[in-house]
Parts: sequence; structure tokens; C-alpha cells
Amino acid sequence: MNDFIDLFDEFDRRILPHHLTDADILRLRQKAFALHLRAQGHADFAGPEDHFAYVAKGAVKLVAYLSGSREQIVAFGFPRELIHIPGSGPNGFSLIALEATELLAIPADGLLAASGKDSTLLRLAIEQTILALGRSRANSIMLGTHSARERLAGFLLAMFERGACHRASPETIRLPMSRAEISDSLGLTIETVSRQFSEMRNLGLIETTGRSIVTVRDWEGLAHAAGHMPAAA
Amino acid sequence: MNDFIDLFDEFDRRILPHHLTDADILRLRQKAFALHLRAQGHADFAGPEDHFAYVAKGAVKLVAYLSGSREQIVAFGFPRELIHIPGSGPNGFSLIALEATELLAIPADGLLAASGKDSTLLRLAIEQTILALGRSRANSIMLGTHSARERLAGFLLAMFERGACHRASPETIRLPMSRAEISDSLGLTIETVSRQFSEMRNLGLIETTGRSIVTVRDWEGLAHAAGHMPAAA
DNA sequence: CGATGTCTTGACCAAGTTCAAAGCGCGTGG
DNA sequence: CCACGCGCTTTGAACTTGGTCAAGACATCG
Repeated sequence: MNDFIDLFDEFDRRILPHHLTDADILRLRQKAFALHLRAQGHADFAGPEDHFAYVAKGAVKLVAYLSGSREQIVAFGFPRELIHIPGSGPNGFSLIALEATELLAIPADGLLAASGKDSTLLRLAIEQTILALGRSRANSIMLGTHSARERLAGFLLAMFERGACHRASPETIRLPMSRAEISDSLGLTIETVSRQFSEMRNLGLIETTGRSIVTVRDWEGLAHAAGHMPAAA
Repeated sequence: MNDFIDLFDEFDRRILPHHLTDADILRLRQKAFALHLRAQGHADFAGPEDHFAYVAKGAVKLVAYLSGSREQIVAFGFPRELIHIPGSGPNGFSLIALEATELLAIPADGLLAASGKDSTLLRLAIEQTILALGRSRANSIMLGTHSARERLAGFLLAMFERGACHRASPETIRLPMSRAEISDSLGLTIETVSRQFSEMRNLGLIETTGRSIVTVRDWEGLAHAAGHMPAAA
């Protein structure tokens, strides 16, 4: 279990540009705060302000709640990633841990305010937001044009690319999310996701062990099933 | 037909922060360029660089091309809006005019480079990118969880909100896009969109005149059809 | 006023959802 | 350490929505 100092240090090394002045870093450190979430724990950032969150350990989902009992997972966050959390807008968003998670939260305008003369931090913020925008648009494309098979295959490939979770071999990952969470992110039902898993298993594309361990047996076939489109959720 | 000076001037008044220095504005002006597109004309921003485009007149769509003949409209742009165009990434994007359009294009890193000491322009860029991210995420939610009826009703309401095109009365707009473009943006087929129009007409929610003029007869019903249920637990 | 491309409508079909029940992994407690 | 039971997952069958194919209607433009 890391404390704030370790977390911030890791964030500094992994994400922050290297040529920041000490003053910049200090200002930023004063705005940032650490969060330790248990599985299913949720972080609510009250107020209208956007936040960025650096995920150090674990995994999170960013969920939009809708009228009815419908919900849509808008993004996942994995270790070493920085994710953008919108402040209160037309839709309510919240950040929920899939498993025990350590993260560092930074109010967006903290990032702006902490930015010194050379505005390196601002550039970081833009860069990250544009990244998030790209992922979100890829997501829109996936939801608008892809079949269930393509969505799940693309999802699995994306999980591998993002190194979702510790893998014994490079062909194997442990998915930290349930079928319900996968289906919410792909705009499908649990049953359809499950059926797709079974069919892809029968086709020899993947193998599954227990509930959440997936091994790829045929990368080419999987990429083909995805429609050659590795999307990011 | 505006020339570059008029266009830039309008952009300055409508979008740029008011306290920019003359030097900032001058630097920006050197990076920006005007584009006049005919209906169906496309602007291709070669190279890996992102751009922003200020729409002065007309309307545009931002399209992602996919393997196969599938395409997905990722965003529309209407007058007074600033839209973000990603540089060449995994998917090819292009900006296409729905009708005769005048716009001002600004390379994203022009915005960054032109930014002076107080980095006001950087803040503008962030703000706009975050806005685009919000719209894109709303789009994901729509595509992931809404039925055809809800999508079209929501689309129409959004068009009214954004003042898509000159309206005779506040109940009436002229949609500048074809059914095919509507369906591509909603992740549906032309036929489904057409059927939904007919059904909503039969339900007395809307009236249509010619191909593209829509008059709302029942705002509440339309909002309800869009799934904007206000008091839903 | 006629040609052309867009839009509408219908019949049929397939993908995905819903509802229901059985199977199985995983944590708990004996 | 194994048995138990809960809850997640899988599977099945009926159904619904939206997609596909095809033909006819209608605006809009020359």
C-alpha cells in the first residue's frame, strides 16, 4: 500500500514531463490527493469541476447513469493510465473501482493553475484530453457500426494492448471486470457477451480458465473477428 | 462571401478570449487559414496534426472511414461552433461540407505555439477539447443504450438546440443533412430513420414539409420519446 | 414538365434481447 | 480440506428490433 508520497512520485516519473521546475511540481502536489478504493468503491468528485485521475494499481470504470436502470460504461482505466472525469454535467458520471485500486486525483483546474510560465502542464492536459477524445470517438465508431462479435474481439485485443492485468504468459490475461461490466461497455447484454465468448472458444480463437482468465489461441483470427479495429474503451 | 479577414475577425469576436494581446492574435492569424467548401466538398488535413475548425456559415460533418464501405459520422459542426479534427491516427477522418460552408482552420499546435506567456490560447484549446470529449461521450451513451426512436427524437431535439438552420418559426428547422447522413450519425440505416420519421409523424409529434423541413407539434412528447424522462428514479 | 436521385413503404430475415432455468466457480464455514 | 451455497455465467427458446432487399412515390433541379 503506497502512501501519497510514493503515488505522487510514480505519477511524476511516469506521466509528468521531465523538465518541470520544482515550483511547478510543488504547486501540483498541493492540488493532488490520493484515493484508495476497495472493489466496487466509488469516488465521487462533487462539484462542477473536471478531474484527472492517475491509476497506479487496480482498475476502474467510468460510468454514466441514465434514466431507467440503464448505465453505460464510458471508459476503463488501467495502471499507468490517466483518465479524465467530467464534472457534473447533463449526465451524472462516477468512477468505480473494479478491484482494490490506488489512484491519484488532480482537479483539472489545479493542473491549469499549477502551470508555470512555460505551460508544460497545460500541454500535458491537452494531450491527455485529446487522447481521451480519440478513445471516445473510437468507442462511438465501435458502438455505431460493429457487430457483437466484432465488439468483443476488439475489446479483448484492446485489453491485451493495454496490459489489462498481470499475465503469466503474453497470451494470457485476467480480466478484472465481470460480464455485466463488459456488456455495459460494449452496449450489449450479459447473455450476448457470454454467447460470443462461447462461440469464440468453439472457433478456437480463445481459451478461458475460470471466470476471468483468457488465453488467445489465434491472434490473426481474433484480429479478423474484430474487423481489424482495435478500439479502446 | 467573407474573406479571410472577416472570418478571422468573427472568430476573434465569438470564440477568442477578450484579453488576448495583439501579439497573440497576430501569431494565431499567421497560422490560421480560411476554407470555402461547396456542398459535399471535403477538407483533408494531411499530416499527423490535429486541427480546430471554426464554422462561420453552412454545416459540416466529421466522418470516420472504416474497412468495408461502412462509415460513421462522429460529429456535426454548425455555425459558431468550433470542432476538433484529429490528425491521421488509426482511423482516417475527414471533414465534409453538408452545404456551402465557410470555415477557418487552425492547426492545433499553431494554437499551442501562438500561445504567449499567459497561455490563454492553451486554455481555450483545452476547454474546446473537453467540450468535444463531452459531446463524444454523450454520443457513446446514445449509441450504447438508446433505441432507434430515442436516437432520432434526441437527434431532432439536439438540432433544435444547436439552431441547426434558419427557422421561420421557433418550432421549425431545415435539416441540412440527408437521411443517409442522419442514419450514419445515429448508427442506424436509412430505412429505419425513415420509418421513425413516419411513426413520429403518425403519433403527432412532428410534421414534415418536403425533404428536410421539420416542425415540432408536441415538444413534451418528443422529449419523452427521446428518453429525457425528468422524474425517473 | 420530365429525369434523377432521395425517400418511403412493405415483406422478409437475422442479430440481439428477454425470460427462464441449469451449471459452475469461488468464498465461506463446518 | 471439503462441502455448501450464493451469485455469476452459460445455455436454451421465444420474441422483438432493426437490417436487408426490392419496389414504388416524391421532391428537387434542370
